[in-house]
Amino acid sequence: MSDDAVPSSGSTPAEPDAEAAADPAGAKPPGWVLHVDLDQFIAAVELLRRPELVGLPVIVGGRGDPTERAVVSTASYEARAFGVGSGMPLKIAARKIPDAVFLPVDAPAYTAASDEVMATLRAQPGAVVQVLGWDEAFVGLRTADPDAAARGIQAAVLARTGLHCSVGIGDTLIRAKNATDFGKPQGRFRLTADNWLDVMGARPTAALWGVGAKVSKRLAALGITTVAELAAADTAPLAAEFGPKMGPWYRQLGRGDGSATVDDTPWVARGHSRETTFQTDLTDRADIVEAARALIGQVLADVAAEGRPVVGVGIKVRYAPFTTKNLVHKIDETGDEATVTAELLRLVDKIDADRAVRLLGVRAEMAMPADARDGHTPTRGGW
DNA sequence: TCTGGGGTCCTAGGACCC
DNA sequence: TCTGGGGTCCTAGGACCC
Repeated sequence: MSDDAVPSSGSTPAEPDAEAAADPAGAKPPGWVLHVDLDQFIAAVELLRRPELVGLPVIVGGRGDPTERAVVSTASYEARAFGVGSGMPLKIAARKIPDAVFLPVDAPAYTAASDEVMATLRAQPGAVVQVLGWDEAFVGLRTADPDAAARGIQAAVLARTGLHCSVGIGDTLIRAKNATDFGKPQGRFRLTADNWLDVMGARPTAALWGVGAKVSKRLAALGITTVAELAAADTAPLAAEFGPKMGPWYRQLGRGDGSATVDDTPWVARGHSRETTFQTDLTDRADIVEAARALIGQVLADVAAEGRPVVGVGIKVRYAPFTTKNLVHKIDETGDEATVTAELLRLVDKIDADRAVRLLGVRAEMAMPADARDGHTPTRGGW
């Protein structure tokens, strides 16, 4: 495998910037990747419609009740100053800031705000936009002055939506993504091959997008603790530890190398799922079956809206206190609600009868459209 | 101290086929 | 009686992201 290979799942847009490579130097402005990331997005949307809360510690999560089992979606900067952040249980957040303002998650409001932001980005001249989530996107541009382009984007987003964003500028997708953190809030930062190791080299591997606690620990066992060490590592031991794709991919992450092509192919969901955490753990079989039936009903409604057949069903169960299992299986005769439900109930039968269930998730996988199957569907790891 | 909900992708290992 | 390689498909589980 070559040095700049990336995981290629068949749908991975991993091409280098071939157009730029073929272009004689100076004939066109160089291509840049901008990573646009909204600042405290969910909290910011809430503050726009509740200006009286500006300046207060605001915590959005769950149903807004800090006595329930739920976690923080986003905390305002005032709340972050007290050590409250995304993923923290609301109960812990309430202990840290007893008089914080707790608000429920309002997904439709964030989707509407996000749509406005993405429309603003697409309206930028020459911009190719790849949406990564509610609050972030890559923007591909050809320009001699990427910083000016980034300022223009920040001003346009603020003018149209009232929301502030930070922009990472890079010569690859990976470098642009990593640059954003250094620009927060409301700023810009540029990472290229020239300054990548100066800026990132001494940081821990977990600072990289795609390297979490587990992988960074396994890397440390190989003697690799910093980004610079990962960039200089041999691929053989990495492949032996993480497999033929992920091993070399981690080294490439350490180098910041890879694709510079922003891909605006529309997103095609692989499936839909619903899950629920029970406020009180479930032990009764009938309760579990009933919960599964309710969840699959919601999932099938989501799937029906897309008009694509179900080709797989899955179930996720979290036992108290905290072990999670995933069960999946394929469905041959793609089909009706009765078939899917019957297959689901077969999986429910595999749930341990003698363990309390804290979370139940149900998933339906959908057939991919022919034009997205082997070709060009953006993937999360596609860079 | 208590751990959401919605996603994607990768790997290992077994079953099965030629 | 012992057991090749190559391949695909499926399940179970792990890891990570926003």
